Amino acid sequence: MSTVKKAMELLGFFSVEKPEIGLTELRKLANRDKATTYRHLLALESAGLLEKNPATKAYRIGPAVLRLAHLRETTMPRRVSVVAELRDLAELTGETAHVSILESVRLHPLEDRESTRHSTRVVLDAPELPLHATASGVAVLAYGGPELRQAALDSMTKYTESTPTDAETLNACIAEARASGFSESREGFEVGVHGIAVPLFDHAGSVAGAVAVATLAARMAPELHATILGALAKASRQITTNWGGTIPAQLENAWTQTLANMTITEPTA
Amino acid sequence: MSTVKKAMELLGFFSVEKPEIGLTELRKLANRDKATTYRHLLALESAGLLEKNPATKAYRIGPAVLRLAHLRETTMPRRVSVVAELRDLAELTGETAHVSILESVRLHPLEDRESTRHSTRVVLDAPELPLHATASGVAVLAYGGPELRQAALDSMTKYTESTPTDAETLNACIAEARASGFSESREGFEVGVHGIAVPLFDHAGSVAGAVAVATLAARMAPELHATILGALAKASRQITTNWGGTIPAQLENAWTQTLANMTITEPTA
DNA sequence: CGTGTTGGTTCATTTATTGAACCGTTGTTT
DNA sequence: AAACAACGGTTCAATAAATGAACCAACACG
Repeated sequence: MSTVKKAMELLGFFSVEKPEIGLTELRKLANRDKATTYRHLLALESAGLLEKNPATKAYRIGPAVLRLAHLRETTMPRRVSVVAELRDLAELTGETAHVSILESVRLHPLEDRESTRHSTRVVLDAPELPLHATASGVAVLAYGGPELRQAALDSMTKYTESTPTDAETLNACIAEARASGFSESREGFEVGVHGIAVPLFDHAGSVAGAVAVATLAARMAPELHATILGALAKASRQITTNWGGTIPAQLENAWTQTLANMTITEPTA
Repeated sequence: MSTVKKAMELLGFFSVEKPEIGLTELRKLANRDKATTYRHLLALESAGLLEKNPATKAYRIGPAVLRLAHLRETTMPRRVSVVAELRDLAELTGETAHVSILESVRLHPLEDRESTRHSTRVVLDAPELPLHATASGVAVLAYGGPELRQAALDSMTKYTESTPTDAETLNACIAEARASGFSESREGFEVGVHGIAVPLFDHAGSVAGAVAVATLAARMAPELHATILGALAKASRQITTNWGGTIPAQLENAWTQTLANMTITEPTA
């Protein structure tokens, strides 16, 4: 492995829980020689990526990252860092894919991509996605705070016969989304449209939006369903890292479980 | 120079004006071999500090910096990244030093440090620093936008006999601050208090506040004045980098000029 | 006052880095 | 369409830089 890579691996050991790390501890974490680690630290410090707390002699993230992050934000806003993944998603599934973004307690469409594979496909035009009635909404509810859930309960418009309109059914949807890692809206927002969604996370570790695939309910079959789930998990991982976030371990586990179950039960079914 | 340093120097070439740089251009900028540069880029990319635009094959700042910046922000808020410099400043000058922070068009005290050298010293207790009447205020005005200047003009309370209360005198103060790099308030806010200030900048390159030294007007002498100016420039550089910003070249030039003039004229005076 | 732990340093050995020359692709010129 | 230039990327022998065992100094604790 290149020296540079080794040095930069050190950055990965810093976290909110462990914002300051001393030489010896870092050396152990990285499983490297002390002198080596020390020189890497000096290099990182000289670049401003790390800085040394003069009091404790421990190292912490340096000021240079603020400049770089600002640069990234102004140069690569969320919208543009999503189009490539959305294209792949639409390609892979052959259906309409879209990303929505959470602003306080409202979920707004950010970008979408209609697949060209079918002549009849879902077209999106809502300026806001209701939290209780859409797959994307339930996805963010499953990983959002109580204020989000309250907001959902406060405006449970009945769009179709299948829209959840009481707290109980909504909670069941959320629970299912938590357990499986995927949320589904079976014609809950628009008749004939079946949506599947997964949440997205930002650098602060909180839900920042959702990525979803919308298909015609009539077209939904086990095989397509499986394809979509796999592609969604992949897209969410990608977009989340683009946004500087990480997928919670719990969600990652849920995904691998449901995906594993599927590949087993499907052929026999 | 260590390989790691060389690799991380590459990050410095990215800016808002040049957010994407190709291999050949970067190689020229860094004045290094192409293969070397390429390997460094691969390493940086693998760490997520850079990413490659698949379309143009050029490199840009990667998503990893978002996580690191978030970590830095939550772990090292502005207030704590200022106390060490403030201590040095108070020590060096023997006077009261303070940092104020600009929030939209209001300047609020962030942290201060009273030197213990004198029994009589300036004590700060204002919840807000008027832009037109304080050295810190003029410092941010000199480098802020027009909306800041408008806000200053809108509330020109007369605190003392020396408070600038018309646009003309205020503009003269601002012009002088721009020219010299330092702003001074000779008893403009409180009688008997002489303040000297310099601006601070954030990661976005805009004025984020000011650092100032307040002394008793009676105590101000050429020698103390010189000490303060030198110490202030140093403190501003330090705090600004702590905040992920950089001192504008124009200001840096103004500083070196006034400081040079001083050391020449002073002994003869 | 010894003992353990920390950050930091040294220097012979080893190993990764380097760069001139190379390849393949793309887009432009004639 | 042939020739050309500019680009990203790759190779490999020569070399310069990374490595790590052992070391030092400072601090903390009983």
